[in-house]
Amino acid sequence: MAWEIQVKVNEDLYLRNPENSELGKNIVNHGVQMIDQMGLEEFTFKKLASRLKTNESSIYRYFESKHRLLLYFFEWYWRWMEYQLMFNANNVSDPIEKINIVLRVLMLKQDNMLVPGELMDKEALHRIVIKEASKTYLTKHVTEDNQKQFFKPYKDFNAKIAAIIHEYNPDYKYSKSLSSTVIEMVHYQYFFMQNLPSLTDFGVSKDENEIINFLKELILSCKRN
Amino acid sequence: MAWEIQVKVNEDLYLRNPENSELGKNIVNHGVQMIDQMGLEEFTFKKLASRLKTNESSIYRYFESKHRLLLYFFEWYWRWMEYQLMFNANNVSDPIEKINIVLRVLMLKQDNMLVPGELMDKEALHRIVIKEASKTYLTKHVTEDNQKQFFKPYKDFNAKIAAIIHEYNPDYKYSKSLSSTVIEMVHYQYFFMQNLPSLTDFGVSKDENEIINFLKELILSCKRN
DNA sequence: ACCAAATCGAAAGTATTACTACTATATCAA
DNA sequence: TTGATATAGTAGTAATACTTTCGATTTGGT
Repeated sequence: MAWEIQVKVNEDLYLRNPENSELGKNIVNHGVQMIDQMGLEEFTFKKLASRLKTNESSIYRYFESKHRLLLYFFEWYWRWMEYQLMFNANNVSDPIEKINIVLRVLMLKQDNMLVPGELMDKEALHRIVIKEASKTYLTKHVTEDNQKQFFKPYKDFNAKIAAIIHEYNPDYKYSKSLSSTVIEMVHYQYFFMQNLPSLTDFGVSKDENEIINFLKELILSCKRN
Repeated sequence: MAWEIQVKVNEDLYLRNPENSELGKNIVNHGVQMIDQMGLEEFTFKKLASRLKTNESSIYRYFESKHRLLLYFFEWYWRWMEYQLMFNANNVSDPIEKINIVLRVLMLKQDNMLVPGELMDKEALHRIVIKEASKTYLTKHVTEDNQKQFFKPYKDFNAKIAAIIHEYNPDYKYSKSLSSTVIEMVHYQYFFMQNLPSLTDFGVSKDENEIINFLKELILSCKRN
């Protein structure tokens, strides 16, 4: 490829930019894989270091804490989502069609999403966001992290969806809340489907696209009720 | 009072029933207060012990881990919620009125909710559930905990709401998913409102009842769209 | 009133986590 | 050759999440 998408992440999240060195790239790559495989609580820098055949302290030179590494992934994910949305919704003017695109993007159902040989494993990242993302903000120090703008990509993406909802129905009063509801529910319904199935109407064997339909109806019905 | 509501919690959650002793009651009481004040991650059995002027090991005789204590609160909360719903919806037959009641109960807006002198501080518990509940199931061992029935009260409550939605519109295909969406969103919108306000249409100063209205519309609009 | 069992408190110990600090080496470009 | 940058290694700290042991006290039944 002659071009590449560069996802820009808040510089305050890292001590040294992981994009600029082999070790850094490995930390990010294998970090995603390991958190996906073993879950956030089991994952430690020590284990990551031993997998990379290096030392704990080397990793701390890139990220000052596990939490910051998670925030890095979280930022990266939403910036990348924003790009996907922008790219796929380009030249589309019909709000309903835009809503379709939003949902497909959120469910990782876009064709061009998996570029072979690319740095970040998007499917693993998606699973991490589903399972671990809320832990980035359900903390004592949300306000602090928010002031440092760590949630900006997430909020920006939210604002984009809210704008599309507003476009679809300018009279609707709760476009921001509906937007955050839909975004969170893409993840929650997916998680419930796999782990607490009695909380959903979707089965793993059934088509996941049913989730899209459920959420689509939720959005579309904000008009005339 | 000549009567009292007894909330029954899964016996596998504790080693010794905390209801049966002073120390046990104190663990539960002060546990709620402390988690509410300092957040789950800061909270430790050591700190709780020192507050109760006792020893860490004494607490471990009641709950084998912090996680189990959290699950205890979580179970207790949803069993109590179920009771509140049953009590308040008694003799009500109109599904729309039932939906109103569900939302008021979920938002802790029932009059009879705060009984002075009662063991459990419901407002603190409510805040804990908003902020920490998802941590009970967003773990490596969800499946295991689920098999041990630790999420049963939560799932039962969900099923009740789903049944009411079904009653309101028997043709709707996603009553379970809509139910879990609404329950989670009561908490999320509340949390966002207080901590990441750009993700909602509600301000702290404004009436929280707007959340009820948003969710009510969400449910009611599942008919005819 | 007495004995056994239940309960509690205190102390100490373990493995692991989430770091920090300090030092040493390898690479490469001016 | 110098020096900046990247990486590596060792050691150490404070705290967490427990477990174990042991002795003292309380309690409940006969």
